[in-house]
Amino acid sequence: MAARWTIGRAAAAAGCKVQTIRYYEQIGLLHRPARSEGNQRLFAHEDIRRLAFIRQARALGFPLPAIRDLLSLGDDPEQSCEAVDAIARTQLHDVEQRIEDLQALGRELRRMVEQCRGGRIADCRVIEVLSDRAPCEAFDPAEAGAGAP
Amino acid sequence: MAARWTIGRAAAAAGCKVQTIRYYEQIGLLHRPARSEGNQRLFAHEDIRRLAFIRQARALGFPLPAIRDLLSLGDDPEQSCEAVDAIARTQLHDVEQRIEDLQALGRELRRMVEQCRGGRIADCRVIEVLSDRAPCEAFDPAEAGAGAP
DNA sequence: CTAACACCTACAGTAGCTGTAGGTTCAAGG
DNA sequence: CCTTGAACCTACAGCTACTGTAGGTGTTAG
Repeated sequence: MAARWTIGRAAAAAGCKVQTIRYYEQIGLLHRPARSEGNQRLFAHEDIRRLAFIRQARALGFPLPAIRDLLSLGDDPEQSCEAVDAIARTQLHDVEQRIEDLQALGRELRRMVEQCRGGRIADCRVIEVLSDRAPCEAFDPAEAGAGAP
Repeated sequence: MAARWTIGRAAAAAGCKVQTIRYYEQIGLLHRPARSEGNQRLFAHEDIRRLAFIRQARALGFPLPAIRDLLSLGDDPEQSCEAVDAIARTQLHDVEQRIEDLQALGRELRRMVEQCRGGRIADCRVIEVLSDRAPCEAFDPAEAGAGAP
């Protein structure tokens, strides 16, 4: 007991890079661990658990500020978990929004790609779609920004 | 004809910030435009069309290096559009992959959120899931990285 | 002619790491 | 005991694609 982990072992266990751990420490997500006589970090179980929590949350896409909040909420086990729930729901909502955006994007791309008949670039639908709606034919620089609301 | 656009009007037409245009010029996506006597940029229709192309491609999620390639391919209209098609398919594939990843993530998050019964944090499923699989109970720092393959 | 606004350059900051340079510490083998 | 090589240390630059800021100049409407 009171086993101590070097940063390399901690990184291996958490599935991240050594630098990532130092980064988390630097931004205050991880507490400063004890040091050996030779100034090397020695992590306790508690630190490793905290690191694992962060990595798990990152794997679920939580941004670091949200993780910071989750950690400090987790430090107070008697509190209501309402705030925790709110953070998780926000994250879920965010992910769902991103999925929708990407799906719309994917539909556009698929439509574009499927129209390619493999000819010359001059006839390429992909280039055509991307060149579409060039605004310089739509309105004149002289009047732009002036008249229309 | 030979109308010239100031950077502000160009940005308004392309739906981006003035700085974004200067950035595209800086990294060589846009050619250096003509300048007024007072050293202000004056964009020609061709520049505006190029900018619109870039913005359209960005809206479809193409990364800037891919857009760079598309632009140089577009400059050679007699070439086969195979390379263009490949870039677009890569982008589509990328988007589909990201959707899948996010969907897996969303399922995890939904499962987690739905299990919340709204009690104390000590019993919170969200915190529990995130705290799961703490690796310090799974293996000992003393033997980690040494023995197992 | 002047006030307001658009423009100029140059640089710092965003998220979340990752890589590098240049140096120290540690564990194992001879 | 000494050496070798891996792992560690700090400090800082770089990645994407912009965005914001400071401090100064040009343009234009009234």
